[in-house]
Amino acid sequence: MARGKVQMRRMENPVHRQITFCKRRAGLLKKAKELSVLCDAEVGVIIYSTHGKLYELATNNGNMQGLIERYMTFGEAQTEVGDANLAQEPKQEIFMLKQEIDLLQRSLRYMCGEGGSSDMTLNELLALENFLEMWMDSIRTTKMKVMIQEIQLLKDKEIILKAANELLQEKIVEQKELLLDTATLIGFFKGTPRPYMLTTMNENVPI
Amino acid sequence: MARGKVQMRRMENPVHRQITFCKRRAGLLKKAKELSVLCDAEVGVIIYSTHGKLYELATNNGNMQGLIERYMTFGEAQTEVGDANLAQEPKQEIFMLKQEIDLLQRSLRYMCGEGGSSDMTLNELLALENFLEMWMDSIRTTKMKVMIQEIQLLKDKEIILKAANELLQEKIVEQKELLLDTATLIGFFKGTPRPYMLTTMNENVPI
DNA sequence: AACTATTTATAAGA
DNA sequence: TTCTTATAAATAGTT
Repeated sequence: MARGKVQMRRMENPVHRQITFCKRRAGLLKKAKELSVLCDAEVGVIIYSTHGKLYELATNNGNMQGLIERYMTFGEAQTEVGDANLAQEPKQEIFMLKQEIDLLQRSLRYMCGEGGSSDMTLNELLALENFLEMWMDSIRTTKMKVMIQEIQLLKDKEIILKAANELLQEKIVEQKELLLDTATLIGFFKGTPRPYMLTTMNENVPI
Repeated sequence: MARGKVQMRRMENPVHRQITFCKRRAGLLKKAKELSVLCDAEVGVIIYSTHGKLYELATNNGNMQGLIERYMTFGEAQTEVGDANLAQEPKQEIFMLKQEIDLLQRSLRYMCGEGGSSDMTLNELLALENFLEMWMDSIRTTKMKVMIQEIQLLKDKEIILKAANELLQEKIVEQKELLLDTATLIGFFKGTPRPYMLTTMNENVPI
């Protein structure tokens, strides 16, 4: 952009490349901030140099976490620019699972002592907190479902038992009448009815 | 950047703002791509417009997922830009509690009307969110207790109903025997036992 | 890191 | 939106 055009391909001279990286990185981050301020947008930029050094900008509060979360949650992509956009939904779950596993391993290491204090970065700790929350949520949801199921099961059981009770009572009444008839019949021959059951018949009916 | 400087603050005119957003968004994404190509860097840009529309660029293969994964795994390294980083030490609990109390007082005042909108700072709001979460926890606990109680109640009911059923069945057996005795007795005189009930007796016993 | 000659980005206007 | 254009910004090559 000055003193000579530049070809849009990887700069071969490593010194020039490094210098340009520094300059343009600063420029990009500046532009990102400006876009955010001027247009009231939320912008996140992540840059990894060739050698893996990270440079970042998140315009909300410097918390990239929130932005990433938003991105992951509401993947409602317009994707105006950018290269190929691979299928995102199925990959997301795999990614999440991998991340959880990694996080768990790190957390385990962290809790089992070993590295003493700050073995995990702030971001990792935030992610851990987030993960634990989601985990708790899922456990709670599952627990809730199980409990609701159990309650329904017990309610059903209650209904069945009540119905059974009614049936049994009907039978008792039936038998009672039959007994009464028979006793009366006997009465004709023996004059010895045994009606004592009739008075205790309804005492143990369920509530 | 032309035909007049622009102040580095949110543009008030919504039309201008929208136009500038389009232009600068394109510019930013272009710059990001250039940085990536020229300097062999990996760059990811996420932009949310005021109205929540997402625009993104990921220079590896358009897969933001991988970049985010890398970011989450090998967290912050340089963090050239970005605002405040809150203290995270597991410090004085007393201080936390005091702050919480103050927060609650402010929240209460806030909810009871009085002041208009931004009576609370962002940090206070974040802390409030945190507190609300704890609150939700206690609500969940209470809910859980209630559900456990209900389950216990239903279980008790079940036991009672089962006991009642047993009692009723015993009575039926009793009656059955009585009936049998009586029928046999009649049989002595009439030769007409009616044992059909004996076979259907146990069909409707509860589970 | 500083300095410029140029290129690039873009604000305002059409 | 898109194009045009005057001008502000960014930056490649140099010091």
